[in-house]
Amino acid sequence: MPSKEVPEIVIGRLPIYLRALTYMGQAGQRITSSQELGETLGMSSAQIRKDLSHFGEFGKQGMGYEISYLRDQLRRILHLERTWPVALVGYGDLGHALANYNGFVAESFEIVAVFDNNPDKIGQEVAGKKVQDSAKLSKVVRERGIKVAIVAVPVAAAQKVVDMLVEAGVKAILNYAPIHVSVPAGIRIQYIDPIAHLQRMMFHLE
Amino acid sequence: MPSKEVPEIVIGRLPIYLRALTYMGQAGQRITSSQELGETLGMSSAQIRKDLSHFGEFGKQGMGYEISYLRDQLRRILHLERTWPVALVGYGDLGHALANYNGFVAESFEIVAVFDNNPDKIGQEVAGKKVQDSAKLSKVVRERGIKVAIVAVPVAAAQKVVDMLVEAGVKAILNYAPIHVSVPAGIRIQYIDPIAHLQRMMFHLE
DNA sequence: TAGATTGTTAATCGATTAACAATC
DNA sequence: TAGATTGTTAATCGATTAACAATC
Repeated sequence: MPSKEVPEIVIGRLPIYLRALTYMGQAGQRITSSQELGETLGMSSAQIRKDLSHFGEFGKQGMGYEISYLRDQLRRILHLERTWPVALVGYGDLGHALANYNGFVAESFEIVAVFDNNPDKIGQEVAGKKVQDSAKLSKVVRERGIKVAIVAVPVAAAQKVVDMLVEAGVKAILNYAPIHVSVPAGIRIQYIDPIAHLQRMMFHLE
Repeated sequence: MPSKEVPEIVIGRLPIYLRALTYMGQAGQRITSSQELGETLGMSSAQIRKDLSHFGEFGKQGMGYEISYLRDQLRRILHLERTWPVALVGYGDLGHALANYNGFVAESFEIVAVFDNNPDKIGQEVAGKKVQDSAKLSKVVRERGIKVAIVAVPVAAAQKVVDMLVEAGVKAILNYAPIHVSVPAGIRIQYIDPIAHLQRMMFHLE
């Protein structure tokens, strides 16, 4: 039965389950089980059943889960039945790669605005969008009601950009700048930190 | 005092501490405390002291930590006193951005070889390196003794590429392909999954 | 029905926090 | 010395796992 307080760590695994179900569905499969999902994802079946139990009962004893149904439910739970417009701030190499990435839409996101403060970059076109002056960030984000942003600016600019985004109404930020930024309560932030991932693995190497 | 079994979650935080110390040092600061570090990083001072205590005693009561000393110790613990040569597999937009990123060296990594299987890309030059045919991956990785790799290929190719890398002697893999790949015991793998990070935040949005 | 797998409970395991003696 | 902060212990908190009754 659904409970009030779902642990963040559980919510963080739902997109992983969703993706595995999508792949299975694309392969023409109709039914799966917690055991099969666990093997596919390298985790225990008990954990998958426990995680799902926070949100409802989606399977049938003896049968497992209907893939399309469970997938629909996870998309509903995660609010992925709509497409979220996203602002991208920072048009360096990384920003360029993100702006060109055409896999966002299938995952419920679409970069609708790109910002940079470098005059050489402002006005450049990427994937049908013109890079805009960061000075217009607040106005554009507010007018379009954008709630989600990706930050791909240098460390020195990250906190200021995040402050501007929050001020303009953004509620969820994906931050690629390798620094901790402060956000008010109620604003979500996630970090992408490949260097930290590489470095932690070196602990185990000679 | 150092213990034998350091939790993975603790090891994962060391690069975060290291980076904060680097920034403090660059700003000319000489001493810090667990409290200041905690405020900088949005975590408790107790956790920082507890984490560090797995590896030794690095501070002085009443004084705190000497930044350059603690930084050196963390670099030693994480095996970051050397530069690790890295193989990059996949030269799409993301691979291009990674190959051009010039921040790796300061963090103890250097991309020394880039691979792709697309004839149009093979031979292109990037940051002083030629993109090589993936068919040469095993040979090059083995000959150069490369132990670290970054995988930025499509989902359909990821498991095969990882298998090749492991076979060629790679021990640590940073995987950008949005799929779980299996590796033998003793091989480290970390995932970079921006979509999953975005999606999990949408749970909290309307 | 017989077999299989869920949803859930209770036990186990592990991580974080609070508190403080030690000590610089 | 007096004040400050570490390193560590014990308590608390939270997550994972194992087991199984329920049931498709």
